[in-house]
Amino acid sequence: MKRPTIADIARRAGVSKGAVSYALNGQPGVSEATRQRIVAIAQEIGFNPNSAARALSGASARAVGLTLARPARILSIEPFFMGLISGFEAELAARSYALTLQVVATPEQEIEVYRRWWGERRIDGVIVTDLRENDVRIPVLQQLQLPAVVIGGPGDTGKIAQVWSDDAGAITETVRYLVALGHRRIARVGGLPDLLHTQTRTRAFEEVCTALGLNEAVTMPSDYTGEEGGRATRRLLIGADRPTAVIYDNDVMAVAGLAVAQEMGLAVPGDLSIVAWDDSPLCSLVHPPLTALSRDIAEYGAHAARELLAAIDGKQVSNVEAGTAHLTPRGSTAPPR
Amino acid sequence: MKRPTIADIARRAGVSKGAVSYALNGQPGVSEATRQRIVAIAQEIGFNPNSAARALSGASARAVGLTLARPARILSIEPFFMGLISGFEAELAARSYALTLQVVATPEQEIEVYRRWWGERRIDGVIVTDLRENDVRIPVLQQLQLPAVVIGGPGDTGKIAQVWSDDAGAITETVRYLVALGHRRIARVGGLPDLLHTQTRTRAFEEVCTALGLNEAVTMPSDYTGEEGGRATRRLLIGADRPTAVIYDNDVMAVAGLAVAQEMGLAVPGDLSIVAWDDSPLCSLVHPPLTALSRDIAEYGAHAARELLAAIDGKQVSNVEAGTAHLTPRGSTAPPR
DNA sequence: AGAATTTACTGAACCGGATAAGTTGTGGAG
DNA sequence: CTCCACAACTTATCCGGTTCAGTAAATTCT
Repeated sequence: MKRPTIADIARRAGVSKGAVSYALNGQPGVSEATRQRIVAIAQEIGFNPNSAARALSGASARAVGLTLARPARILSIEPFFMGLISGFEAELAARSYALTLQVVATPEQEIEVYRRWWGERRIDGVIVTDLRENDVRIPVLQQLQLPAVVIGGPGDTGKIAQVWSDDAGAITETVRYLVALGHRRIARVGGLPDLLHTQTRTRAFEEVCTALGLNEAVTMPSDYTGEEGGRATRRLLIGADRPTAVIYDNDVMAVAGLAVAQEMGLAVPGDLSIVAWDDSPLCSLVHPPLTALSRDIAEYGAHAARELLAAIDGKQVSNVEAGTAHLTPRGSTAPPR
Repeated sequence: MKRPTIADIARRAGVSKGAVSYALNGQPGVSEATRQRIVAIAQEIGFNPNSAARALSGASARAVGLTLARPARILSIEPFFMGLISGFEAELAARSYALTLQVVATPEQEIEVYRRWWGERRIDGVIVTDLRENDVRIPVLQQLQLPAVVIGGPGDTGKIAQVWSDDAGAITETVRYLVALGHRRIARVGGLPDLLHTQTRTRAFEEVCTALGLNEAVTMPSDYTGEEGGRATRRLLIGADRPTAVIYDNDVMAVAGLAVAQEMGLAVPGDLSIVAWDDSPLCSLVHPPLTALSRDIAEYGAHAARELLAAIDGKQVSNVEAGTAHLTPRGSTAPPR
């Protein structure tokens, strides 16, 4: 099926290509009557501007990129990314930007994808997740002058905009809550240790534990998978001084931890309190429902998308804090026996 | 940063633009020596062909589209789509096709997205999920002559290729297994009732129950969410003749069902056996781990991607059956007390 | 009324590749 | 030694938009 072009519209309206372009883009240079006639014809024949032609003549590609840097087996169950994607979409669709996705295995591969996308002019900007210390992606983005927004900080990203949430505050609130319930031995199962926000959380966890006079602040490193989360939980629970409360860096590990506790005959929350970071429907699904650090991930993503679009428009964007998690108590936390 | 074009390469190599194009695309018309020289220069300056220019001059957009037609709150937790995306990606990336994503609310909106994508020449083909009876999207795809592969059949899609799995066989196997364990009252919590594969499952469920002489084959319609799955379970379990086994159309509802059973003081699998359709890590995470109908969703997605790429290349593709689920028994099924 | 400005257009160049058609230079056949 | 075929290019055109430089007519200004 031949797709209509502005030349077709021009012919039917009896004007030149240029006039059609001005009319459809709301540019001055055509009379209101002509504009309406042209718009009507475009509507009638179902015209959509060829994005390639548009991108080629200097305009933007009207697309942004997102890489997913987790193994497939984690991606499929980790609710975070899908939440993020939903949030992006809401913003992007409203301004008719497309979202281009690519699953990558390593940061190096991710850099290659950025280079290619940018070289191909396929995208106008990218959303970068999982900021690390001395992240290798940052200098590349700066060198390419590729508009970007980084999620997962705060960290050192130079001029590149960031959207981050106050993880330190959230974990402090959580520990205080558990201590108020009477817990003295609180452990944590952390996310990937080289991610910057994991480090932020670990540091804040240690600080608040020290401040409250708890003698230890054990963080078991993990990788966000259920299996690892379960293993870490088992290691924590077989010790002599087993903790009475565990904070998990994501919901998947928390659910796995709950299963391990039940399997070991420990009552939740009687023998063990559990707190999950990131509240997904998963947390309310299990029994008992999990106390969680909720934040609106979709809104977080929408916020990042807005910042990115602003950066693409050349506006100077700054670091913004958005969507800090707050504690949602449910059935998995109680005073220790 | 100025991005290099073939004109830059041509200048440095002392040849014409045309020669560069032939050299980089493996076309005849340049000597092997020149070709290597040109390729080396392209490598050195980090050349990537402008996808817009390429798409504009008749070639394909080298991108395919996927719409996600579920509310954000389901998408975030439903492992199916992410698994599918991972599978697509593996195939698409290998042939350097990009994946463009859009979240939509209704089939009508989905059609609009298809029209726009195709009109804009943004994509070369689409992957269509959630086939319905008399699906309104099919005639539009045919009219647009937009290459497509449909997942979620089998159903009537005319010339459009399909990739489907033998759901009827899987559910038959499951019911036979439960009956062999001694169950006589088996219920099911189904997915969205207007999806074709839900109907296939429902029909097959009824048939096998009749064939095995079970007096009823109750299917509670649901919508794949944990809340609805939990509610449906509760309705099933408060009846006088409550079932001793329940089959769920996805893992999220199965986990919710497990929580409801535990909350009502029923032992799983002692008082109630549970089978989940689609085995995600979620099923192994909970306690007891859920018996599930496993299939390799990523491979299913990869298969669909291969078929779509074949369709885009103009090859005649037929309906293929792929990735039929098989029963993976775990701790949630046992003979009834 | 005539000049200056504005309005409403047209025509053409341009973006960066792909590709058909034309132009050399070389070697082999006759 | 000439003619022809073919390899190895170059040149020019096209894809479908955007945008700039013109241009004729209408309007405003003095």
